[in-house]
Amino acid sequence: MVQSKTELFEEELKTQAAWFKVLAHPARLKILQYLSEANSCITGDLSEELPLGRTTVNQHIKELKEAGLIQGHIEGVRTKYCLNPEKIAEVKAVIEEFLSALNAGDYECK
Amino acid sequence: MVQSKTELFEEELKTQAAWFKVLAHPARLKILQYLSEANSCITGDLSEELPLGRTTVNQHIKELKEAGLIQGHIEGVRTKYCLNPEKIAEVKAVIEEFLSALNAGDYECK
DNA sequence: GTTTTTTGACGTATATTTGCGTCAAAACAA
DNA sequence: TTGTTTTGACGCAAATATACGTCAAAAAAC
Repeated sequence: MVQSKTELFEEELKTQAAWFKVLAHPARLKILQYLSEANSCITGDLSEELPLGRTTVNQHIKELKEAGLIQGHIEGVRTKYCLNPEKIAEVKAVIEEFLSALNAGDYECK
Repeated sequence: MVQSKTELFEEELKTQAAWFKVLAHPARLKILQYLSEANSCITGDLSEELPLGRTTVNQHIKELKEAGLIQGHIEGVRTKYCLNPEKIAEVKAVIEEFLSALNAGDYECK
């Protein structure tokens, strides 16, 4: 009886919430930040950059990949990770849209 | 052995991730949206607006309250819910900051 | 060929979140 | 006083997320 009920909400809300969820863990933010700061594709063990084991970091990378935010290109034994500019733009747009609709300034709350 | 390791990350990342997490459920987005659209304080059963039971909705309201995004003023038997403009502004600022730092446009990814 | 390096897939244990039922307190009406 | 309405607190069960160990596949080094 504790079935997920998120599917009962409007599509837009679900999409927005899903994006927020992808970003709701410091490890994933860190990975995105790192790739962004590197300003290029990265080869090698991302897990050395964060306080987590390799497997766990891979798990987070996988989530980011599934969300489309990063891409991985196999390069021999290694994999090159890159941000996906289109999806980054998309996530920015979706979140901006939600935030700009949030208006809390025009009434007295007492 | 599966202790939370989020505390091992930098403060800023933790703060950002925590805000994303608050917004990572459609019910909470809906509540915020509803209060925002009403453009005033709301009395009465919010749960009629969403496809969840009263207790569950209260749970989400509680989380939003603990995050500071909404305030509740007791008004006799009822409670008036309002957005908290300062916190809304804060969350917007924190998220904007993260997003604007995310730069994926300047390199070739092949 | 064999070995090494790197990564993903899989399984597992614990932690946290989600959803709700039940109960109790508070304010009001009768 | 005795109900009635509204809400928060508490606790439970199921679902999901976190963190990681182990193993296997693929490419390169030997």
